[in-house]
Amino acid sequence: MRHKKNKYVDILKEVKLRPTRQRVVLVSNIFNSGNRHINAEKLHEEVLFSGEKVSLATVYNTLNNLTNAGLLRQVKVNSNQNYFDTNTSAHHHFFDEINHSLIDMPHDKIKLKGIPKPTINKKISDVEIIISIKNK
Amino acid sequence: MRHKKNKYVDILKEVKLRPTRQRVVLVSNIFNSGNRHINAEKLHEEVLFSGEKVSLATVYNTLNNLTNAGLLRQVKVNSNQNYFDTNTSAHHHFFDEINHSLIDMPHDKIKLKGIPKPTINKKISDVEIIISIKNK
DNA sequence: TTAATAGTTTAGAATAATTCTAAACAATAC
DNA sequence: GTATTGTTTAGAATTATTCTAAACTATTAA
Repeated sequence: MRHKKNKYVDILKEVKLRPTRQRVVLVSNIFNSGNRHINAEKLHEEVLFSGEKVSLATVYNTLNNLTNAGLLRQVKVNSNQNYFDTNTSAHHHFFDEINHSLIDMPHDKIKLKGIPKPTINKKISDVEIIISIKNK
Repeated sequence: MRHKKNKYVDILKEVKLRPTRQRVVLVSNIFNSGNRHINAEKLHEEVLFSGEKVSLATVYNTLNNLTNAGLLRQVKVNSNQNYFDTNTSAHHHFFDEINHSLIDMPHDKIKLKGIPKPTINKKISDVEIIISIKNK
């Protein structure tokens, strides 16, 4: 039988995660529509809606797996839910406080100068600029 | 009987919160030792330790009251607990990912340029720069 | 001062996001 | 194919936080 090439299987293999049915379903859902900011609950709904059966625990596991593998990035905002961003390159966010949505901010336009050095035994692991917006 | 002047009672009155025993205890705890970053659980422990009886729900209520009144500011970092900052003036933070502590960053040294304008019907409500640090 | 009222506190229940557990299951290596 | 090892799952557990409604307390008006 002919093998169908699956881009998402390859993505998982690359980061040494077994391409199980559930992961392939989730990864294809996450990555097949450009850059997204998504949370576990929403992703779970989407996948169920598309007819696939995956438990919420697996959604959480997979989002964490993908984050650890560097395929996703967590964005912490003033919301009780965690957001995951498919765009892992350096950039910042607008956070819309009204409808709880994240919007990418072009990174190259923003100049951040004068960040003090952390103490000798520490190093910077992440720089986040989050600009919250609300209705006028 | 002579009235003892109480700075913390005045603070509460100023923002139109009734100076109840619990609030006075909490406010004095929060504000009597320079700038602090604190969370509900920790504050509750401190107060109990000092011999005062206040419920955790009241700690939460009071922290929220004070935040709404503009005496505290919430700082959202990549931690599951919420932090409240007694320094409400414009400034940013180092977030130590190892011991989950916040360190103020002097605001005047940092230059942030090129923030894009939000869409026409939105306005910026907050700008947060959070620099996460971890051990080398 | 006191009585009425309006706001506050509290314990405990409720909620919500997330993680844990351990048994069933599935992918991979041999 | 079979053994091994990793993964999924339902449901329980955990954690932070908010809610509820009854008891209580500060303030107001008399």
